[in-house]
Amino acid sequence: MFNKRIKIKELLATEPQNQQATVMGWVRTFRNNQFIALNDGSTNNNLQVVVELGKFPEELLRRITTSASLKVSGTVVPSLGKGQKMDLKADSIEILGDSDAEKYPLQPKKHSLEFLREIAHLRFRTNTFGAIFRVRHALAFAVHKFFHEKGFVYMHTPIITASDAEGAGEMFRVSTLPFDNPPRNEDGSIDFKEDFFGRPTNLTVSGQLEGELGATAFGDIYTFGPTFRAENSNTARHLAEFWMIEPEMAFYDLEDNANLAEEFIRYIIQFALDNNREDLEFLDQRLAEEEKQLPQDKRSEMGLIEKLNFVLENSFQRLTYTEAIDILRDSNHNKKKKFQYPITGWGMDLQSEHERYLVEKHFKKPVILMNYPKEIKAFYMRQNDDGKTVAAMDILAPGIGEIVGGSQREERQDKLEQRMKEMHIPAEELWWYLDTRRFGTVPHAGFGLGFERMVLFVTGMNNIRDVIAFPRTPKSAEF
RNA sequence: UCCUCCUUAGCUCAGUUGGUUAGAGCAUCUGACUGUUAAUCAGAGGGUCGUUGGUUCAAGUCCAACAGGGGGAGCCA
Repeated sequence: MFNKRIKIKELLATEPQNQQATVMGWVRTFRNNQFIALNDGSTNNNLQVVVELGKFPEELLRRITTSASLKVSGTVVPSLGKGQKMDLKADSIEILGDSDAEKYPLQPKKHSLEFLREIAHLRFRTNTFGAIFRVRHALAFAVHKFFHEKGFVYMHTPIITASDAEGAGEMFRVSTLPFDNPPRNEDGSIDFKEDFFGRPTNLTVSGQLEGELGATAFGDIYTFGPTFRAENSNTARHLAEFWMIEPEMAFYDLEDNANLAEEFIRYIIQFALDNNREDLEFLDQRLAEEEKQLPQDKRSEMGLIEKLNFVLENSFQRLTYTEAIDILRDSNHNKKKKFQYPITGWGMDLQSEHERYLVEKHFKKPVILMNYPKEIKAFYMRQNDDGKTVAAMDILAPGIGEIVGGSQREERQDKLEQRMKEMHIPAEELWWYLDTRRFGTVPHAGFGLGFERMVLFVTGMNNIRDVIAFPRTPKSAEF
């Protein structure tokens, strides 16, 4: 029977009054042969277990090493020391699992994030990663809570897809054919009719197209699942496997879409602030410490919690692509030729330095950019009446860049098919997608939010590999 | 994929214009202490200097290739 234990977070919230308690957890440090800092992952705050002199055999005490797992029963008393309000005076200590101190890589000191990435299987036992992953959980839970409360249907779109027509980047092939000697057609090409699904299949790059099928039946749906991109991207904000949230709403236009995205982002930030205050305060301090080492001009203007509150209290800046180009073109930054990629004019794709300028220098808050030139956006986005732009929407966050990409979808069958033809998207393969436009088509819209980018923003971390448990990146899938 | 920087003890790092037995703090081990807070004090062990090749009387130090990692860019969420 293990379930009689009390979680340390719960115990620390009580008043010490000589009550009995049983806790289980992992040793963070053992000081003075007398004080065990015990952590069970429920909070970053450790419980101080006091071992009275002479009460336990020497052989037992020697086994209380960093990260050994213990079951401790005893009396909860007010602490005589200054760092904590209560102690657990141990009556019994059971070693559940030993930990060889000479081999255990974590020490009670500051480790670099790069080193911890190499021991990703153990890094959850640090304060930083404890806080990050409890916040990540809170955000994931809040995603479901938000959509559930609005009457959205959580839809599980497929992980394996046959379509390679989505145009969202390189895909991972899914196959059971032998690599060394695949069956071949007479012309030498690989015969996928022999493959498991009888056709080429890939890991999904987006659940959007299937999501639209759900939206045109349930009204409002969302997906929240793993997404895969086989791009050779080596940056602090790209993963080969990441989690994406994709709501899709019937009877929504672009403005409704932007309103929902903004409300959604605020809601999940508020949820984390309400439910994970301690972890966010820890991350806030961590960030402040880290930034002390940076030169003045590289530091963020606000602390982490201050930044989150700012986002809650201030509406996102909305502007069109055309207005953004005008601002960038007229900026002193551009006139002094400080952009690496100069502003060549309307129609150009915005580089990340341009997005950062708008968000971090010009507006100093999240920005929603709308109505991009159709040439630089996907085939399914709704064409505006000007004949030049589509009803696209990107949300750019300070320090992160693009966190949301969405659009109103082209619901008019003729316009959609014409655009597919222009962009060489094979209509035959997407017959099922086009059926939504044939049978009771409706105006609809949706967006994709990169979950890890959201976690980056809320935790104040810099590298996306530190906010997912086991990051998959080019040349890296160790754990 | 491109640009750039880095790789010395378990971790973080120092190592002079190339020159004798490569150092520190923390961690680990041994002992002391016993109301500690990254405990403290004393002592000890721990290194094929990322790999391979080259230059040189002599390479941790210079050169080249490769591998791994960081930062930036592209692609995007």
